[in-house]
Amino acid sequence: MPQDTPAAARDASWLARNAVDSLPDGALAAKLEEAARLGRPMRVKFGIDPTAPDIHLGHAVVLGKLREFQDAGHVVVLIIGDYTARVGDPSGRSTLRPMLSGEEIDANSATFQEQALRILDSDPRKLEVRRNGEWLDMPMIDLLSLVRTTTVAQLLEREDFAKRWSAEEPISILELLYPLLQGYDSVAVDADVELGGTDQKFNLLLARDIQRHYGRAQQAIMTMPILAGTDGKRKMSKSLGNQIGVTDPPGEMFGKAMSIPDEAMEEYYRLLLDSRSPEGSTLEAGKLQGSSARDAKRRLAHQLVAWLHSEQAAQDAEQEWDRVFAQHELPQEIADAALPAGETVHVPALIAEEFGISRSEARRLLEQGGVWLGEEQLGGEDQDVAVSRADGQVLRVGRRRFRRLKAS
RNA sequence: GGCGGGGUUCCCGAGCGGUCAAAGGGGCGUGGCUGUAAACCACGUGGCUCUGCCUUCGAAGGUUCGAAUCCUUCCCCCGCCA
Repeated sequence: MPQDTPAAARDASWLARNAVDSLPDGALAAKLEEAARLGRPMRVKFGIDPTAPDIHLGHAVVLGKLREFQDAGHVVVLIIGDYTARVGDPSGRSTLRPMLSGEEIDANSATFQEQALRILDSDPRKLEVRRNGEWLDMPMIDLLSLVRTTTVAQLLEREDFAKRWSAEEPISILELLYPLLQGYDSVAVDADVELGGTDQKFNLLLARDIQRHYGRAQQAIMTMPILAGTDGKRKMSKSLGNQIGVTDPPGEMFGKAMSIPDEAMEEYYRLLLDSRSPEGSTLEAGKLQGSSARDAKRRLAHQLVAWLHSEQAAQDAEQEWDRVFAQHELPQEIADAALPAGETVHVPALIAEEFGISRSEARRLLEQGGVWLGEEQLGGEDQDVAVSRADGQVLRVGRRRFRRLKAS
């Protein structure tokens, strides 16, 4: 191993902050030192699965870290797993992921790239986008030489495989193959470093073995923590409905950020804002109470919007949020809803129409006092309301759905 | 190939001939409290022209006055043995 220069060691420890693992010890510093010595940037690999195109803040943790590498002058190699997606990854649970068509994958990949570029630097000297179909669509003979790099016992070391093995649950060959294919990606793109979530640790490490078998330099690996969703408990994921998307509109992003539990704030600050917020890492969990906690969360929400949209958008979103949720005033902009012709409006029908819920659900909301007309709370008996009474009023359903009613 | 277990409403999961739109929990929603936090309380959570009607318990048939519950065939999942 080459001698670390102090500068490389310092850079390595800066880049590795917040990471769960940076392995092997000293490898990142050595890579940095080597890159500096050869006068070339490091190639930092990150693979994504184009089955679910929407990027949320959970992805943003790793993407933000990749951005730090870019800002330090290195190249991010973004690998779109188009080939692996086409096969269908059964990883983890019993449900097979659906196989996607070429068109879906293309569409998802495009969406993903566009969203990732909100965080990554798109400068072609700092970003390389590749598809693993470029090299994984290989002849059987090549696949066989890939699979001979690894034994079943090695694969069974992975925690989830080990668990399922001892519980006598099924493990498909395809699943076993995935780490190998992913590892081969590292060979194909000559990765110096690979990043991923902590759930990727095994795969990232296995890629090192595969690189060695192919006579390549072995990558350093770094794993980032998994961000909790807006419920503060389970990991952020679209299927759990607890995600904040990086392309969510400012108002929505602000609101969702305000709804996270206090305990999750510290983590959000640290993992998402730490390199761009002066107070980020100084926020101490558990120290905040009452209004100071609320204010800290406001700053969190503000900074997230400022990061992913703009400072102006953040100011607007905060102001609007204040209006509606702190001062309980009406939003600045309310969409119009045309009242049907006639003497009376059937309120459940109107709500169902405007907000895309069923009439039954609208009726329940009405009965439970979730519907207001102007200042007046409607009840179960107010199914039909005179048009003259509704015209010009603001209809509010629940806390956040508004329409200004206009007679037609 | 043989043997066995299983597919229930968003999820888990009870039901095993009528009293079942289907227990219980989770999640979610609404109201209260409040900081769109937590905790807590209440109510709700298939649809509709709503004291009733319609559709739902993997699919299709059948038995029955009546089926999520019984029978037949099919599809799918899981385990064991080979």
